[in-house]
Amino acid sequence: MSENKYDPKKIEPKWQKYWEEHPELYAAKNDSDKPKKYILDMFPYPSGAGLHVGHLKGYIATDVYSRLKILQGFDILHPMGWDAFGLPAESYAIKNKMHPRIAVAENIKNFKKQLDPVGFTYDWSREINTTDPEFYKWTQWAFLKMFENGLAYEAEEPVNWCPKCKTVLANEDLENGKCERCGTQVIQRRLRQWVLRMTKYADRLLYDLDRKDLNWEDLIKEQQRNWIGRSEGTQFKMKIKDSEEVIEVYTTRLDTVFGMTYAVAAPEHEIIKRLKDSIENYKEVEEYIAKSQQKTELERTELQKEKTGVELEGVKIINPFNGEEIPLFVADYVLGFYGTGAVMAVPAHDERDWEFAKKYDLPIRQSVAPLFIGEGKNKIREDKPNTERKVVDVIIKHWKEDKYFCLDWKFNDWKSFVIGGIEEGETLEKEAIREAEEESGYKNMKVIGQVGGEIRSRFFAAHKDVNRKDLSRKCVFIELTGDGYEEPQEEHVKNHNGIWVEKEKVAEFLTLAELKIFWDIYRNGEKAITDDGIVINSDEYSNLTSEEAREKMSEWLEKNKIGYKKVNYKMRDWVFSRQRYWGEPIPIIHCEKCGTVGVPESELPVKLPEIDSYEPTDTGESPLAKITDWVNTTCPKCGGPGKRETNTMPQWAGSSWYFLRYIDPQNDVVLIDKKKEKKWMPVDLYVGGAEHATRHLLYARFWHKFLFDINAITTDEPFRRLIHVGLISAEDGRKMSKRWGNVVNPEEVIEKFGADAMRVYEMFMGPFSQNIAWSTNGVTGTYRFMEKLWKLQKKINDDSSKEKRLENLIHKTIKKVGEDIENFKFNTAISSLMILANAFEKEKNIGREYFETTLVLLSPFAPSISEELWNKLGHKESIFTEKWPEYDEKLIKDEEIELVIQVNGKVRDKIVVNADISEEEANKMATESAKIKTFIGDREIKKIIYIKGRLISIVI
RNA sequence: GCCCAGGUGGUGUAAUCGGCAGCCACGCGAGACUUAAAAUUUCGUGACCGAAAGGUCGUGCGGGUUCGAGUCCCGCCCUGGGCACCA
Repeated sequence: MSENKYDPKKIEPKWQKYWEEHPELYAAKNDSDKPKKYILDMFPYPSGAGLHVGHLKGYIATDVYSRLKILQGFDILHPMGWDAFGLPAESYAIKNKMHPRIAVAENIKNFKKQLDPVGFTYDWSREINTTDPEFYKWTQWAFLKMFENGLAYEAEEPVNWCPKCKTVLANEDLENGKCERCGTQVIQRRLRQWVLRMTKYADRLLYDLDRKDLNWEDLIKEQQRNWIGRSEGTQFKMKIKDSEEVIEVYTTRLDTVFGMTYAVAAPEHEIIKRLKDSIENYKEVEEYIAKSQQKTELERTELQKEKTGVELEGVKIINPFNGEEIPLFVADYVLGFYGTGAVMAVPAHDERDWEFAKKYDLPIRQSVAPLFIGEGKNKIREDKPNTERKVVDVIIKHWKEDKYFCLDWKFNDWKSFVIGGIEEGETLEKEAIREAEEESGYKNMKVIGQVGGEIRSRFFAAHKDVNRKDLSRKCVFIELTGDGYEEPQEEHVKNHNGIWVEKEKVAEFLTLAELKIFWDIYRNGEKAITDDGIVINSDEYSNLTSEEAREKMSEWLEKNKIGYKKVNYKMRDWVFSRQRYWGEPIPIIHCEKCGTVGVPESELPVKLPEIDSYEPTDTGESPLAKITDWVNTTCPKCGGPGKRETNTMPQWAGSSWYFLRYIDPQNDVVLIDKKKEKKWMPVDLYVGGAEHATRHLLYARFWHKFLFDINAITTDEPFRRLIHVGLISAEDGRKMSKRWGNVVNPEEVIEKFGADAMRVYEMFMGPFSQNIAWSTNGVTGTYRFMEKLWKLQKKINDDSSKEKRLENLIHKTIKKVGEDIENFKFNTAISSLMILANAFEKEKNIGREYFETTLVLLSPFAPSISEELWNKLGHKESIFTEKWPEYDEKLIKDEEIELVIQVNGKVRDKIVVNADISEEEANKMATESAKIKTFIGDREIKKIIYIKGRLISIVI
């Protein structure tokens, strides 16, 4: 065997050419009975900037996985394509004064040039491009089907308009109210739009996330759940005094309805106009509305400063539960598009209402008391009687120092303020003073005021041998005005000791959570209580839990036909039209006689017309509108004149279903042949960036479920397993960007270190899903690893006998690499291969068989060097025709193990023993160790803990 | 503010079930080779004390459970990501 230097530049192009000429190694086979794996990358948008090393990380991972699956005997589908419609392509084309189609073609060519030298297994015979009419024909077809099924509709509503991109944007396209692409503040414009009724699928999109066969990271699932934002609540009507009008509100906290002290309507709420005649300050109200509509999204949300609003004077709302008359406000902290656009305001239990009520000095009324349930010794006991009781907790401040009088209880672990029972007919203040004097012995007390509202406690009171269910407690703050003192009577102090505690130590001292709350209110002021608890001050609903009260109250509303339970979502329907040229034309014809008519299927695709100027307009009209030849057509229904829809689809249309087309890319009869779909779907592994968690992945699931519903496909969830790729930042820690001049291009890395070293480095740099900075030194390390492997070939010796140690290590490595790739723990897989190589390096001779196994284990990560060395060992066939090795469980087990001996939890000695040593034997050896003996001395051994195969812990 | 993820040497990181913290690399230091440098190679490399043997401390901070905690529980601090007036 020749011993030339490792030269990736020589071997890598050679093997890439070989793979290109032997597509049978990796190309997807439709007719085979082998098990399949559909391994998918999020396809790129071919930008003019090209790829940097960060873009490749996900592609390398799927390639490693695909190569493993090939070796394990699977048929794989691992395709690649281009998501080429949309704003960036169009902007790039405008800037470079070329047609977007040409720009896209050039960029794709460049991308392929960058991808080729990395050595991927892509099946290019299935390449797709979303801007290809043969592809977007089926995007349009799906839209038509949605239109026919009432899922695509026209709406004229205020929508997000980006003044710079000159188009409408979906909610999903915003970042803090700004256009995610150009950072421009969007404005609200009322425009006719096509919208997809995605909310109809909200529940399915939510609940199918919990399906057991959906192996997605929790991170992504959680983001989708939050985005969908399902909430269960109640919608009910309230009468308006001296009027026929009613106002309808939505709430998830009906249990707090007795705490409602006013109501609020959003500025755009129609009731305001309807009540015009009864509103005494209508002019003021109108001005407020006008002002709030001028506010940009920035002022409304980002600054989120003070709440503002105006009372509708002369209007009174009637709370149906207690007949109370309350004022109505218009305020822009209530959103017009969510729920009913109006809310009941309960300042005591809602932070926003609290803030508003404080500002406008509106009453705040508590109707739910937080509930604290005792644990441990304080836990309710079934065998003891339940008693109710009212108490006052008294915060007593020292007359001179900044100290507070507290109690340390003898019966249990309580540390508290003075706590006293309230007798019927007594006032809170009087009781507070009486109890405080009796239990502390101090005189000269002055009540400053009540602290907070009511709290409930449920616990077992050991000193009285009864359950408190529930105890109602309030808190009073008292200051001593002098040092007058008289020894308290025994009966009042027998259960506890009184202590003066410094102000800063009080929070730490208290053991009862409810008293910590009072203390927090005393120090930091009162806030809204937003947790569930026990309903109070609410007539017949008092003393129910929040949950029970919500149930009973909505029953009552339903019985009286003024309300019902309702589910709402944060997610809104998908605004689906863009006023730009470079997108799929929406296949609709507008006819004066027949209205909105779908283009017949036989006329699909509706091709984008060739035009000279595709620059966007300010008017909200698509540039297509100017192409009268194209716009004017005949109505397919009546044959009369019709006009084509000139809006185009958003960038996310094609990517919502592209993965289906790879399976059947040439089919011109149906979107996908179901037989082929059954063979390949669902996608077994989908890898891409987390930035698509709520947009692409939600759209794709929605689109897929729709295609399933119309029986176009047989699966209703597209992606079985989803893994997100962590970003690679530049060496300086910043994002890789032309602007910072810190972009690392794959060409440069390959030129210097070769593709194998780059691939191995990207997989080795850290946990796959974690964001990590690029390190050129790191690539040096993996390059040295390649060199090390290359040099090892000198040591291959056909005659060398099987080394026991190596055999054990090889089998451990087989197990580890296979399992780690399966779990996307590439970094530790490579680490174990390095350990193996280091072990080989110490050997004089390496058995040929061992080395061959190692090459197969390495080949998914570093395919070129593996093929080359494999070939040099005399193999005529590609290494990827090999079988992935199997490990032998018996050979993994060590014969001898090292047992750790601990004394009182500290490692004191280690012994090497036979792996199947018995507990008695091990313990004996441990206690007889000379070292251990010196640590034990003449102390008594209390306990010996033996953990098989690991350690012996001696307690003395 | 809410939700999620994370915090381990100089750096990237590793550590089934609670069981020897720091695997594998990078970097750094010293030596070998060399006229010299690079490359290569050998050894060392968490901190502190010690000549060494060895010992003490150590996984963001403070408590707790346990024979034993990076890992579990409670309370905080910090970083990254997502959502953000959704009633």
